Amino acid sequence: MAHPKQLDPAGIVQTAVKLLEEEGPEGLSLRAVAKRLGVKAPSLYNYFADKSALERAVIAEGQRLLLEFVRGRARKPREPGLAIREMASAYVKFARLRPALYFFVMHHAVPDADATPAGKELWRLLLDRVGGITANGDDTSGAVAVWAFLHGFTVLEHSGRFGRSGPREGFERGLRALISGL
Amino acid sequence: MAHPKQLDPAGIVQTAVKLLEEEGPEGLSLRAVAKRLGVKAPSLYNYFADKSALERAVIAEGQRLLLEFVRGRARKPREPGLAIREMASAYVKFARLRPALYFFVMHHAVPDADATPAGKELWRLLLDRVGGITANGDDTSGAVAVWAFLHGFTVLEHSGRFGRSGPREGFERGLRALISGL
DNA sequence: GTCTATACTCTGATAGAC
DNA sequence: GTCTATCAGAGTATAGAC
Repeated sequence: MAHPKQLDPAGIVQTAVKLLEEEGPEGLSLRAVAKRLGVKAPSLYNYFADKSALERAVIAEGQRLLLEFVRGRARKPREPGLAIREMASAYVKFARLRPALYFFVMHHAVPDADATPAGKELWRLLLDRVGGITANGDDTSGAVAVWAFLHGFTVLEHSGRFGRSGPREGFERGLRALISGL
Repeated sequence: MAHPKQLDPAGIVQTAVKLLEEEGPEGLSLRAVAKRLGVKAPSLYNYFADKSALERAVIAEGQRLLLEFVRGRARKPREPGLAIREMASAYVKFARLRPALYFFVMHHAVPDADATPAGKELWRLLLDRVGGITANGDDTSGAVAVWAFLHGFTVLEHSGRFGRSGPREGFERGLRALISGL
């Protein structure tokens, strides 16, 4: 056989994610992805219409992994304050473990970005945990406030603007304030 | 005279900022900046060692403009809750008016990014407003919490993830919770 | 379905004439 | 101090052979 290499969309996405995390968003080129797969760049066009299609798939995969991670760590205890705390901790922890992937997801978010199943589920999970403390099962504005804080904290922490203890203490205080004040 | 065009660093930075805001961060190339100035790209190397030097200057200018804007809008009323509200409103308003510049500043932040005079002043202003409500003049963690919320909200709002009223209401609720809970 | 080959455009950066 | 000319490389994407 002439060209025994067999590709598939899932494998390409997985390779793209790995490349993204090792080389950063600038390093995510079709040439580089193809090279890792032992293939030439044009071959990828058999599976993705263009680069942005591959990027969208990477974003969807990132959301899926984030959801999986948060779900696995944030069981739902009886105490609502504890439940939202666990969710929040899991969220920022994922961003600490896989910053490149996390920021790729958040930066490339387009209007439909959360229309993926994982994106919707994440939002549902957030609404549930916020609802636990505000007794409102569909508390959009409360969820926005908490999500804003979690993402903003993640950005500041990742920017290296502070020493070690600075930002983490801010996390505790901000989260406590939101829980008691919402 | 052969080449009467006279450049200067400040004018180059100003042109770079304008280009950034009109074409986005991808459009910020040395060639494009030079073209707007009616000059060829190599000439810029007489004023900036390389592209990243120009980028740093753009970031510093962005911080300066942000500080100027926030200072102009956030006088310091007697009531501490009002004072921090005005600061917060001015912050997110700037990001709404000049999103490309704001995000360029925040995304390219490196450890020394806030070592510019404007960056330090912004931090001082934030500490002051937070100190007004927590009676702690050097409340680092409180300032981190508020900044995280403001930036995170800005990102979510700019991402277009929500309808019109959704995120703004979240701003009110989150800010109120932080003010009362910190 | 993968390949080679190529077209095209863009980038940052440098050398040397004027 | 600005220019022309050029380098060396990146990128996405397409055509057509096998």
